[in-house]
Order: sequence, then structure tokens, then C-alpha cells
Amino acid sequence: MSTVTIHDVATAAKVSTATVSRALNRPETVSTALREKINSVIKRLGYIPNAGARALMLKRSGTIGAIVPTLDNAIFAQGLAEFQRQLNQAGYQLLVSSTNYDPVIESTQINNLLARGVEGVVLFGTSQERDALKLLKTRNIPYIHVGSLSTPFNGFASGYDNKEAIKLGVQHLLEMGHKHFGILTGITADNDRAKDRVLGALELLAQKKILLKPEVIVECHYELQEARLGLKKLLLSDPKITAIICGQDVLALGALLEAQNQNIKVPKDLSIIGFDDLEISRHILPSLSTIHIDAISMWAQAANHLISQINGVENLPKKIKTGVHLVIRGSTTTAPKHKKTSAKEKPPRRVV
Amino acid sequence: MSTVTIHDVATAAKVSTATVSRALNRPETVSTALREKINSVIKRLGYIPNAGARALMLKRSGTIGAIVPTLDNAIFAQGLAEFQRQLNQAGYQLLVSSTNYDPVIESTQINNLLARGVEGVVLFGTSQERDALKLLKTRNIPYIHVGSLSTPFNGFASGYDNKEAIKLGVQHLLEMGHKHFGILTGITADNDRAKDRVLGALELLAQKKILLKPEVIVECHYELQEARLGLKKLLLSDPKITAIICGQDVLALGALLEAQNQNIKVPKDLSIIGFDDLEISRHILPSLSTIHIDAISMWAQAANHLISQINGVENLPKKIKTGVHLVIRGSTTTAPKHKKTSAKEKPPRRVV
DNA sequence: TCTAAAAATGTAAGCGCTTTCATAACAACC
DNA sequence: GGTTGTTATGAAAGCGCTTACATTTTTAGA
Repeated sequence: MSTVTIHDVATAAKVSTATVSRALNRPETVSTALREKINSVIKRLGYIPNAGARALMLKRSGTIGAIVPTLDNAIFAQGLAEFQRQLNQAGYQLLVSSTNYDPVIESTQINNLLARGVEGVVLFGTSQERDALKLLKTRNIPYIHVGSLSTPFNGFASGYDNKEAIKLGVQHLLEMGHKHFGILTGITADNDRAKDRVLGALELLAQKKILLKPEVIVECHYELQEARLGLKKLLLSDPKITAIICGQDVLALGALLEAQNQNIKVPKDLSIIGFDDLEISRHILPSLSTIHIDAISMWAQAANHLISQINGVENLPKKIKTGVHLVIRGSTTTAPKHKKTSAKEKPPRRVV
Repeated sequence: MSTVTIHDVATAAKVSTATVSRALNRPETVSTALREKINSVIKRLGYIPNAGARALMLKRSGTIGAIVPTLDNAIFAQGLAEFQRQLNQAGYQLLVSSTNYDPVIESTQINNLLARGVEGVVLFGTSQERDALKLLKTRNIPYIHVGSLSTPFNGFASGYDNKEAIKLGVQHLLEMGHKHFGILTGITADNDRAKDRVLGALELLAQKKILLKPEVIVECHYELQEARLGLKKLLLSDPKITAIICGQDVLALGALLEAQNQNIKVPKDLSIIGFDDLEISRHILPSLSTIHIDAISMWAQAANHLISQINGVENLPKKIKTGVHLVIRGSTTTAPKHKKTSAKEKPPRRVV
């Protein structure tokens, strides 16, 4: 690990380290001749300034941290890509870490980012540990929540109201005459988004005097396999179900695929609605009705807000509300008049 | 940004900074009484050691960098998750950056990681810029390529031979009697994996005296929309095509979906084979025949190899070959006897 | 040609941390 | 009680960098 330092460059160029540093950071303050000489030495030696040492002096790292539940979901991957683009444009580097939906890991990661001297952090959702947030507060590190607006939080957030958003879908289903619902949700523990979506759905249904039994609300991880199992369970719990409300498109996709495997016709026999509008949702057959969220703008605005915070801009908005809308596609339609009973359920015809 | 330093802790605990440092790093060398006192002060002040300063002294950062083309593809997301797990287990932190398939950005990112003092780096594929690799070499930073074994490279690699891997699929198609092929590939520029897969397919086909015209090899980004367009182009270029060889499952999925939209029966009229075996591939209808790669093991072994390198282990293997196998599912079958010609292509019946 | 202002460069301190070496405190032994 | 280990703590240097300040060189005005 033969590291070449600013000192090596200085001696090789027969100047002081101060001059090398200046040549790098404020080139206009050093004479052309020297500057060129120094640059050539730098290139020859392959000198790369040590970011840690630099941050130590400057008391700023030029780094921003992001903590997301997982990278294994297109909705995060794309959001982060946008976030990173905005950051780079403003001269910041992004440090990503994932928590696997575990708030304890999340706290560790926040510490980690702090140790690395991040100047700001993005937190997904609002379910982080109290202490972790307090840490950010007392250290005076700017941060912003992304993806959640409904749950109470201090500080800033860029996102939308999950409770209201899901209602768009439920309302659509109600208008289509559905009366018997099943809910397929992600794990709600430590996940305000998932929780809010279920809550929102139940709230609107209750308003229409539809009360769901606990058996028709099933939780599973965001995986196709689990979602398929979930749908099975749902249909077993209540064969009268004609509409499935899903907390995320992956779940809806799983449900759709399972329905197809069971030869249940979507949307004729069963309507399915998702959330997030992944790329595949518009392409699959039948295409998936879902709630589209404007993830790009949500992350872009979060980035800019965070940078503004770092720059000490005053009177920033507490909440940045980003777009959500219902996309009606092929997986939802009017409720079947009489739920088709499967063959074996058909009452045996009485022989006269 | 009121940072609390080791000095603050020291004065608050009425000890020297040396003692605080020891209490943190080698607790057994400091008396119980002091240790407890120091710990309580640390907790009270919310002290977090500055990782940069620490790395500066220790000359090791405990950090490893990974550079991948994109996060927006499940195959990378899952691989990185595994990689990170292995790293954390060994006490290392992971720093991820993505290049969007641009080798210039990749070089920048390597510099970036080096500036941050990473002790090792993982590079996806083998198409990085010569200079960037030389930089790693001269600085003596351990690195390993992942995902590619066929293209020439120096140093180490964990992965498989893309050229051979794709042949598994092509062979299967040949055995099913297919004669007319189309290839749907990712952008091959700066992408040895994509390149090798095309090459491998062409090689095996040529061996069977099947030569593909350039029009039946179409490149597109790994997106469903583009893949659908790709299939259209392919079918237009040669209506006799009965089998599509895809360089990645996303492309195969897109092709499958487009076929369904055009009411082309898969696999009856058209066989489609993918590569990577994403989760959805086994669930979609028809399920996708594909080449399964053991991404988990590939990344896990890369992590361990890298850590061994850092630890100075000698005589490490140059190549770690990880598993690949053909998964035959529902999207491939025997070639149709006579390719069904669509109505308007039917020769007009001559009136006698 | 001399002098003063401006521009270019160097000196040295210090960012927050670890660690070597020196010193102090404490046992344990005769 | 003095001596020797043994253990616990502190003082200070230095990791690679930037920058205030001091110093030198250049420029230009008279």
C-alpha cells in the first residue's frame, strides 16, 4: 500500500506542500509555470489526495448519506439514482446504506454515516429510532425524510400521504362495485408506509360500512413467492373476495401471477390493484392498475432541500408534497355479478 | 455542526485522550473504574469517533469499495446485498458506486474510492479502463473482477464464462429443432458480459452452419420497453424467426410481453430464452427458460477472496469459477413445423 | 535606479485520532 | 521499609492535509 502523499509531490516538484495544495484547490493563486510542473508530477506519481485528511482540515466531507430499507426493489434503486445525480451536480458524494427494514441496523448505519462525517442524511420513511434522530438533531446534521408525509415527524420530509394515496385505489374499486376485499401488505412493523397504506384502505372501507376481518389482511415480504402464498391464504380465508388491495406492485404482481396459475381470471373474477407503478406494471398482461408515485421528483426535491439545509437557507418548507395518482389499467374492473363458484363448490345437482 | 471530539470526552472524564482511546480500542488495558466512567461520558456526550482521523492514524479504513454498472437491476442489488453481508461479517464496511455502464465514470469512481482509502475494490466485469487498473496495481490495492471469466484480464476474478454459459441455452434451442434465430442483447460497448454472450451464441450457431445476419441481432438497454421494441424489430427483420436468444432476463421478459401483446404464442410460435434467472422468471406465465447463475455464491466468494488478499494470503486462485446451468421452463419448446404465416402474408389464392 | 505595492511561495500549526515511550501507582516479596 | 515487578495513565509525536501568516520575488511607478 504505497500511498503517495502531498509531501511526495512537493519534494518531487521542489516546492512546499502548501504550494501543491494551492495548485490543487485554488490554481489561480499559483504561477503558471509551477502549476504545470506540479500537475505533471501529480500525474506521474498518480497522486490522489486523501479525502479523510482533507475532511479533517476543512471540517466538511462533501458527502451525504442515504439510508434505505433495501436496494432490491426498483423503486429504491431508481430513486437513489436520481438522488445521486442531483448530489453530484451540486458537488456532493453519496454514501448509501441499507437496513433490511431493521430499525436497529438503521441506527447503526446512522452512526456509521456520522462517523464518516456526512454533512446531511436522507432517511426513508419516518419510523427511525428516537435516539438516532436525536443524535442528528444534537449534532446539527441536516436530514430529511423521504416517502412519507402522514406519520408525525419533526423536521422535514419529501413525499406524499400514503394513507390518502391508497384511498385512490380503494375508491376506484368501490366505484367498480366491489364489496369483498382482501389486503396484501408488506410487513407493517417498523414501516410507516406499509402501515399507513393499510390504515388508509381500512379507513375508507369503514366509511362505506365495509369492515374487514383480520384474516383477509395478510402481511408478507416484498417477494413474488410470498405474495403468491399470500393470495392463496386470502382466497382461502374468504372465497367471496373479488378485489385485492396490494401495498406494493411486487405484491400485486405476485397476486396476479398466482391468480393466473390458479386459472382465476383477472380482472373478470378478481380485481387487483398495486402501489408504486413499477416499470413492469404497465407491461405485464393484464397490465396492473396501480397508484403511480412521482419517485423521481420526490428524490430530486429531497436532494435539493437537503443541500439548501446544508447551505443554511432559512425558512425551508417542512413538507414537500409530491405527486400521486391512480392509473387504471387492465387488472381492475367491475365486480362480477355473482362470484363464480368453482366446480367442486357447486352444489351437486340433484338427480330427479 | 457541534462535533464532540475525543478531547472533549477526555476533559469531561478528567483523563487523557490516550486513555479514552484505549478504553475504546483495547478496553482490557484500562481499569474498570475509569472505563465505566469514560463510557458513561461518551454516552452522555454522544461521542462518535471520527472515522477519517482514525483511518489516518491506523493507515487502514476498514472499507471496501464496489463498483457496479447500475443498482437498477435485481441481479446487482442482490449480489451487493450478499457481498455486504460477507464484508460486515469480516468487520468491513462497503462503499457502493454505480457507473451507468460508462467506463469514464467508472475511472472517476475508482479514484473516488481510492481517495477514501478503500482497502480493496470489486469491479464488475473486465472492461474497465487500462489506466484505472494500473492505478490499483501501482497503489497495491487488492481488487477482484466479478461476473466475467472469459475475457482476458490480469489479477483475479470470480464468475463464469459468459460465452460458454449462453451456449447452454442455444444448444437447448438447437436441440428443439430451431433454425431461425434472433438475438436480443444489451448494449455491448464497454460490456464484456454482453459481448461474450453474443459471441458465444454466434459461435455455437456457426458451428451448426447457422449464420446470423446483422439485422437479427438487436441491441437495447435493459428495459422492458426497449426490449419490446427490440422484438418488434427482430420479427420485422426476419419473420421466419422461431427462437429469441436474450442476453438478460429483463430483455427476455420484454420480448415475452411483447409477443403476448402481439398475440404470438410463446412457446408454440416463438421460443424465448433469457439469462440470469431473476426471481420473476420462474413466476411469469409462461415461465421463462433461462441460464441460472449462482450470483450469491459468486459475490460471496469474491468477498472472501478480496478479504484474503487484504490479509496477505498467498497463492490465491486466479479464477473462481461459479455455477451456471440451464433451466428449462415454459418459454421454450420445439420449433413449429411450419412457421404460421400471418393472414396478410398468405399468398393470394389464385382464382381459376 | 530605488521604493512600495502586489504576487508568489514557504513555514508551521493544527484538524481528531492512536500509540510509543516515559512516568506514576500499586502490589508483592524479602 | 526498601526493592522489584506489574499495571495504569499521561505526554507528545505524527498520520495527510489546508491555511494564516511570514517571507521572498516580481512588478510597476517615480
